[in-house]
Amino acid sequence: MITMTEIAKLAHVSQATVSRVLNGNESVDPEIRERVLACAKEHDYQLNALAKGLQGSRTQLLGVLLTDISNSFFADLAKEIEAEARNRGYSMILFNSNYNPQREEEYLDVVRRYRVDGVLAVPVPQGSACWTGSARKLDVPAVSVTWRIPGMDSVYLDHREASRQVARHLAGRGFERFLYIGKDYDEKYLGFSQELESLGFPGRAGLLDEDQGDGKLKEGLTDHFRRFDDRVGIFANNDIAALKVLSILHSLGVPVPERAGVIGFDDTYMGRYLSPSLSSVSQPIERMAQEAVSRLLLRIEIPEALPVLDLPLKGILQIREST
Amino acid sequence: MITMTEIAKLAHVSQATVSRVLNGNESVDPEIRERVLACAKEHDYQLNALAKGLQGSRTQLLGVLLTDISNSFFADLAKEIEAEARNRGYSMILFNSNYNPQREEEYLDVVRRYRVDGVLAVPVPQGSACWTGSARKLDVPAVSVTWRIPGMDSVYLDHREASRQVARHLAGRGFERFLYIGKDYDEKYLGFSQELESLGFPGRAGLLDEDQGDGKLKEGLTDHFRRFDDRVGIFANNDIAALKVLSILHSLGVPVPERAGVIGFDDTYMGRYLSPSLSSVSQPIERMAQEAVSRLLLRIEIPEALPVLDLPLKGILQIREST
DNA sequence: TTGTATGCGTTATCAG
DNA sequence: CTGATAACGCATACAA
Repeated sequence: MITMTEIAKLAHVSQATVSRVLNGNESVDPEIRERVLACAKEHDYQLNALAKGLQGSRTQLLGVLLTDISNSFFADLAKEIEAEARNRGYSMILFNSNYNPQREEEYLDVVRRYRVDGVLAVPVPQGSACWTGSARKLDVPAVSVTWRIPGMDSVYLDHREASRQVARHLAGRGFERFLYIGKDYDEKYLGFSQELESLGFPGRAGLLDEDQGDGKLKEGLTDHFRRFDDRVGIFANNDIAALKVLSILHSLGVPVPERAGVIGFDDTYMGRYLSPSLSSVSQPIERMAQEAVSRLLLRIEIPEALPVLDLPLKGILQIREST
Repeated sequence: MITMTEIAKLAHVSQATVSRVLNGNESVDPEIRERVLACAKEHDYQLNALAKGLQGSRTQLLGVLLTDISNSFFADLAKEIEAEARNRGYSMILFNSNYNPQREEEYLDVVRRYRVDGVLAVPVPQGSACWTGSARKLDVPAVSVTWRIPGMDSVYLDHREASRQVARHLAGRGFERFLYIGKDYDEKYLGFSQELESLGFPGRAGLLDEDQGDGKLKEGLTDHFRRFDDRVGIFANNDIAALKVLSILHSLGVPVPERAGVIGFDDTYMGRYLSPSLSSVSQPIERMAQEAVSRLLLRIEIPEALPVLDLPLKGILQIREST
């Protein structure tokens, strides 16, 4: 690939002048400018971003760490982040931690090796301590997306509040017993069960883990229906889990939403095409991406010590046939 | 971030020695090695990949261009590519062309600016000519994934053959009229209709475009059922389209698979949880990613002129309830 | 307005 | 075994 120095030779000027032309510096003789520009175009000159980055300026690179890009929600998020970054003149190096804290740490090192200007991360839940204030300094600004990390700029969905809404919605639909599909340490479970308490359903929020294999899930649900007769409102951790639940209910012959209501999380595109269509909590993905990128670029451009950003966004209940 | 030169000062050795130690060069006094290593660890030294790349060696960076990362299939592909690249010591800069040929070209420039060692691309169908042999030289090795590009290393699914299988399957299930949901220039449509011809169903393969909005699709299907009484086998371009079709059939009260059979493409995870569960053609995503990355790294490491790789992979029919 | 010289952090070549 | 020294491609301060 051709370099400035080579162009300089071809155009019979100094490399510094080529640099000036290519950077739009006004103070260059128009004739020389033309000559340089023509030569650059002819040889399809492309700036060497490594050299530019090395020399001290920005690399225009953002490190993006995700937990699972094969999850529709994160895929959408990645898409929006990419779009926003591109609009602002940045490219992204993408990493997929696969919920593995060790990899998350590794990637953090890799990202620093490439001297990215900033990091956008979806941290592994209960993962490495590398994000929290006490841990190792990161050298570059970082923003947490999707989850709130105390002491770190965070743009996330207010899971607790959203889950409260879900609880109210289900109660309003006349469900009297409840099931949460997911982890007990999830904010969603907390909000959900707390709100149910205050709605007068103490101890009515059951818990079923999701990632123990589909068999376990089916077992748990079957067991539930053997033991209880009331209409049950099922709140799934995410749409994938909700889909699995729907599938199991179907095979069990449980009518939805008559006997059991199902509501998911993330409002994946498929939800509206299911039968029954799936109620879900939609996250403002685009906004989340934009806010996160904006914040990160602000940190990059203004290295002054800004107060930590804590930006909870509101989820929106999409009510459909399944509840 | 600390540099070799700084470590050198702290350890009272030359920068060259630090480089040797950090690169595992044997010929260094053990005592000095320890001193340097200790210092590096203490200050959490991270190699400056820009400097290393500039200096002439590899950047260990792969440019990955996708058309739509929010599509489950491509998201999975990205995941596998990332995993494979990581195993081989590479990181990836990811770009999402959004099926926009212009962006595709832009990104190609960006990728070159970062001096990536190679490019993995899912080209925009009927997109820019930048990939074909005649067009601009790319400076770096590139391989096409998912689609076959003549004259370029390609690892892809044999869409035509897979679609032939679909045709045979549907015919075998007793469907007598057929519908393809997608574009007429797609290899899938060609294989599908050709095979139907040779199976004795000339002119029985209808065509419905998918991305004209859901309304259009419903209209088309409704129209079909008004005009024909035979059992129809519907082959959708991808699982998303198939899901939409299922949803429409449901709303139309058309029983599946009794009156209409539906088969998708990509075998997305959701297919098995739908009711009825969705038949689909599964692509060997992991293998595709591995083969593509392997080939790319081969080109990178062995710059000799190898013959162009043309590697069609076979799709596997996953038969489920919808057919 | 233009050119020269310097440094960014590495690796690599050459002496010692 | 170790230390200078020269690239790599660019931006920039300084000179002319």
